[in-house]
Order: sequence, then structure tokens, then C-alpha cells
Amino acid sequence: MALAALALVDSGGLESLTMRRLAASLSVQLPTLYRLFDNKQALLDEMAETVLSGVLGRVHLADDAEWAQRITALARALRDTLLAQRDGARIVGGAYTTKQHTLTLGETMQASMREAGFPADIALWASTTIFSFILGEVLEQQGATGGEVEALTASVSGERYPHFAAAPLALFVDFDARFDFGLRVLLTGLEAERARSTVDTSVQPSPPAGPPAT
Amino acid sequence: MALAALALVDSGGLESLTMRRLAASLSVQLPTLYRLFDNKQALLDEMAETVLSGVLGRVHLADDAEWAQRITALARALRDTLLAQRDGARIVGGAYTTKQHTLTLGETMQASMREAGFPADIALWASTTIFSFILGEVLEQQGATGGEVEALTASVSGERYPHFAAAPLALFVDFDARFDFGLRVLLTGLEAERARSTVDTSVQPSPPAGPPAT
DNA sequence: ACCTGAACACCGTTCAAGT
DNA sequence: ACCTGAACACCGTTCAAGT
Repeated sequence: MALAALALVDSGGLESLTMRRLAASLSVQLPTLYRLFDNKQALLDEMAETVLSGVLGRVHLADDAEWAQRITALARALRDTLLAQRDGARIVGGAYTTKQHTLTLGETMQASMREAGFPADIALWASTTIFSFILGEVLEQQGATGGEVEALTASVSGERYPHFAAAPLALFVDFDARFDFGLRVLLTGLEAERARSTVDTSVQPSPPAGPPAT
Repeated sequence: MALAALALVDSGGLESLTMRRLAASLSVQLPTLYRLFDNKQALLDEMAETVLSGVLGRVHLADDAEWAQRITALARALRDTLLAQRDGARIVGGAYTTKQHTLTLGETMQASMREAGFPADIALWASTTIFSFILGEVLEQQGATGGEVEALTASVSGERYPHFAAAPLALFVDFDARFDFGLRVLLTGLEAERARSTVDTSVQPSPPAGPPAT
């Protein structure tokens, strides 16, 4: 039933998801939904779980990959998963995130970092930081209307925003490049954090993470 | 009127904001609101602008501060501003962000980075990256119910999530520390990005940004 | 015991009818 | 020309009355 709800969101956006429409699409009576979910929020939580359940399946990576490559693959998989579902970021961001697939994802990220020598607290915060960054980026991308460049161009035309005017505005809405940049910056910063915090690892310190293939 | 709407959200949460209640709190008739705003989304956009208008006023910083200190001050001011308004992140994240105060904030961030020698595209993406990170963090913090540690403890009790179990769960909800960590990682990564991209600046390259005073 | 028609208490938005 | 009472077309949620 979470799948049917996600299909409704895919075709009409999150606003179009109503308990009545979901009941109709499932050919059940409206009160029947309330025996499956306590309320609409419980349905949305389940939808968030369903969306996230697809993430690990998207990760294709050798087990002996560098930690930065593994984190990159996980981050990309999460972003792609959110983008694949209309309003995916709003669904996931609005749910209470302590259920199974959320934990599995965080666990996997932390595992890669612990193996690479990160302390437990750093590994935890690194995964929450990456998660927040991805959520914020996809939220903005999925909220973009397509007319953003036009609106920006109009707003920026004067002399009040010289720096926005200096960068080609297309860069602002090049969400793939924005994401790659931000992720690379995070990984470079994390590598420095590891060098600072690890006293001894059997792994040779690798050079700053470097640009992941773009 | 955006202020009255924000006050309603402060006292009852975003769900409690309805056009009818807003009209009542302003002692006007319901249709009168529709002469001020085309619809509820336009009201929400204005509320987002109003929230963001407070950011720059929170920044207290010498003009000759290091770029990393300036970015840190701006990021902290934005986070504090979002946290100060109930559901502030949802309000700002749900609005179309090409209006005045959003642009001014982005402009200010880019100015600090351009002065420090960053190229225009890097300065632009750095500010969007930081913005996304902050929005994601505050979104999660403001969505937290208080019972999160309990829920996490219950979910994590078994052997399925050893890495979550390894880090004290209190770290997960120490949002101040999480934010400081993520911001520091971003700044360290950006410093490396600057070193990579700048051919010549009159400023002496500073050592990796280092922990901002916490 | 289960299911359902119908209702309750709301929404955002619009508009004809009054002044 | 402006304002407003009242309505329209919905919501999420609940429950009495039927089988």
C-alpha cells in the first residue's frame, strides 16, 4: 500500500496524496486504511522506509574499494534514490527516521569509515553530515520549478548581486555538478579529519580524496 | 501579516497555520487575506523571506576576519535564525528561494570567498553546499520529537547495528556538536579546494581552517 | 466480529449579493 | 468600488448502524 501511495505521489505530487484517493486506488473503503495505518503520518513514515529500501540495491562497488569511493557510491545511491521518486526528499525528510532502512544505511556508511580508521563519533557525524547535505540538495532540486534561471536572471539583473551575476547562472541549477562538488569537499575534509584523529592504522594514508569521477 | 503567521507557527506548529486562523488573529475577514496574497504558498514564501531577513543582523564579525571565520559566522547565524523560529527549516526549505533576502545571504557568502581567492563557480557552489547542509541539519533537529534517543536505543539494541551501538547514542542528538563537526569538515575541504584552484593570491595561504571556536 | 455509509470538524479558495 | 456572508469542493478521522 505504501507502493500505491508512492505511485500516487509520482503522478500528482505529494499534495495530491489523500487518504480518499489512496483508498480509491486500492479499491478499499476509506476506513479500511485506518486499520492498516494509525493515521496519515504513519503512512508517510512507511513510504519513506519504502523509498530508502532501494538505496543499497543501487550501490555497485568492489568490497576492497577505498573508503572515499565507498562513501561516494553510497551518497550517489541515496541521491539517485531520492531523485527517482517525485518529492522523495520531502517524503524522507518529513518522516521520523529511526526505522529499519534508515538505520541500515547509516550503519553501512559508518562501517566503511570505521574500517578506514575513523573513530566512532567521527564516523557517526560524518554520516549525518553527508545525509543532511544530500537531503538539502535534493530538496532544493525537487522544489525547483524549471523557471528558476529566469527568476534568478530577473532578480540579479541590477548591481545588487554582483557575485551571482559573475557566475553563470546555469551553474546554480546544475544540480549534478553542485552535488559532485559538495560531496568532494566533504570527502576532502573528512580525509583531513581522519589524518588528524587516527594515531595508528595499518592502511597507508591516502592522498586527499581527489575528484571522484564526475 | 507574515509576522502574525510566524507567530501562529511558533505557538502551534506549521500544521496549525490556516488561512482562517490567520484571518482571525489579524481580525480581518477571510477573503481579505486573498487580496494580500494570491494563495497560501505566497504567504509561505513571504514568511520564509521574513525569517531569513534576520540572518545578517545576527552576524557580528570584524571586517578583516579570515574567510573561514566569516563563513563560520554566516553559517552559524543562518542556523540560529532557522532554529529560532518553530519549523523554520520547513518554512524556508519549502519556499521558492529566489527572493531578496535569500539572494543577499548568498551574495554575502560568495563575497567572502571571492575576496579569499576562490573562483566564481567554486564560491557559488560552496555557498549552496553550506546552505543545503544547514537546511538538512535544522530540518532533522526541528523534526526530532525528543523521544529519539529512546527510539534509537530500542531499535539498535540487537546486533544488527553494531556501529550505531558503538557510538554513544547521545552523540546522534547532540545537534550542536554535529553541526560544528560538519561545518568544520566543509571548511577544511574548501580550504583544500582553494589551494587547488588559486594560482596566485596576495594573501598567504592559511593552514587548514582548523576547529572554529566551539 | 467485521465492514461501511454517513457524518464531524475542519480546510483553501471563490463569488454573488449587499452596501 | 469595496467588503462580506455563504458557499464549493474538498480534507483527515471517527463511529453508529447495519450484516
